[in-house]
Amino acid sequence: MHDSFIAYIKSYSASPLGEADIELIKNTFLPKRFRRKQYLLQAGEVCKYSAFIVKGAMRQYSVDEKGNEHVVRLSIENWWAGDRESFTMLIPSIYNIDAWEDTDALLITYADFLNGLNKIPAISEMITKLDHNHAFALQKRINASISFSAEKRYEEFAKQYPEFIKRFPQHIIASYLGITKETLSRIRRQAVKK
Amino acid sequence: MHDSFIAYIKSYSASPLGEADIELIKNTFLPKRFRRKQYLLQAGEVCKYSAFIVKGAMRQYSVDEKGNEHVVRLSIENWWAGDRESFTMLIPSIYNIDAWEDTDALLITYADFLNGLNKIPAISEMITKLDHNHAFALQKRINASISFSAEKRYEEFAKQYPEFIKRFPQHIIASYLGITKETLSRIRRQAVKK
DNA sequence: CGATTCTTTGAAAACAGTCAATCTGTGTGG
DNA sequence: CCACACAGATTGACTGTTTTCAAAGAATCG
Repeated sequence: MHDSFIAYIKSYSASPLGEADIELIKNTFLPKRFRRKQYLLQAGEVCKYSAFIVKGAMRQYSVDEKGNEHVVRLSIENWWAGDRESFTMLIPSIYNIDAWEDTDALLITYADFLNGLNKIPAISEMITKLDHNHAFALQKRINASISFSAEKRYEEFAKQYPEFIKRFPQHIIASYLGITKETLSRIRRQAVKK
Repeated sequence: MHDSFIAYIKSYSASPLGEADIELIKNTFLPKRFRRKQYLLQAGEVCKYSAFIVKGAMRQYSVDEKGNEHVVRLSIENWWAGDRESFTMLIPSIYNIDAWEDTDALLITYADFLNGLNKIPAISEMITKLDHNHAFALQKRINASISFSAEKRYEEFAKQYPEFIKRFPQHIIASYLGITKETLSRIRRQAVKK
């Protein structure tokens, strides 16, 4: 279960990972299996764990006054799940995170991250890169949301994340893009015509 | 010119700042004055500098095929300006950044940041906090863009950033919110009625 | 003052959301 | 193996919102 995570760390870091480091990593990250629909986080709770997904798929979403769900993030193998603000500031989250598929994950608390893991050079190097990539991706999504049409947002998303299109149903993708499932259905019909 | 920046660093850090550190900071950050409309970055260029704004206001925007500008970020005193992806990866940017008001800024290159400044504990501590705050803010903005109405997005923005409302004209705010200036004008008229 | 920028307004067109119905595929239990 | 339930996808008719385009009215600045 930890092996794919060790490989993942190495892919993000030039620093060596010693045996002791690997032991520490294995002892600190808690393996947990989630069944479909099981929560990693429920709105109102503090996000105690950040989860590295070894296998499966999760979604993070908020729920508005009308009860509509709005998907803010999707994660599959070799991605992370967790509400970063709640996780690092220890404040209640407004988001829910649940398993869309049965999921194997590795969990870590912020305290464990700060106290032990962040002192491993390969880990802090990885985190720096992940933070950069995360910021880049969020910036791009914001730019897309204010400057692209719904149709173009879908096209770009499908091109950049084809695996997500396969793994999540259309109404989830629509929500992620900020449109209704009906609108996405019609956009796709138009696209087929061309 | 550097004094307000030193105070800013201290406000983000518990680590002490020695005389030598302050000297290094003063020698590394390049003070530069921008006239209104002057570019910090033009699309197609690499974003060579990240700018700490001592006084003034800047905006970051992309331009679409039709020539419409889409504002992705606004910055005033004690905020930063720069395209992070271009700055750290040294790749050409798709954004323009220009001074909306005459602006005094302190500029730094990514190489100078990595080589010297990041080794000052107060600086790296500050950067970590800024990165967190930046990620939180981007996440909130994405959630707002997919789950709030245009009216609510404007209200939240006005409540959270009243200074921005004062300093930037409505068509800039509208673009930032992802709506047209006409729509924002009508939203405001509705709001006055209530 | 004159020029420029910013804001507002109106009318029409384009776009997206809502609601309700139907269709499809999948999987479960009898 | 069939019947049924369930989740997902599609469609149509309607409603509501936002954009577009054009014009005119304020405000600001040199």
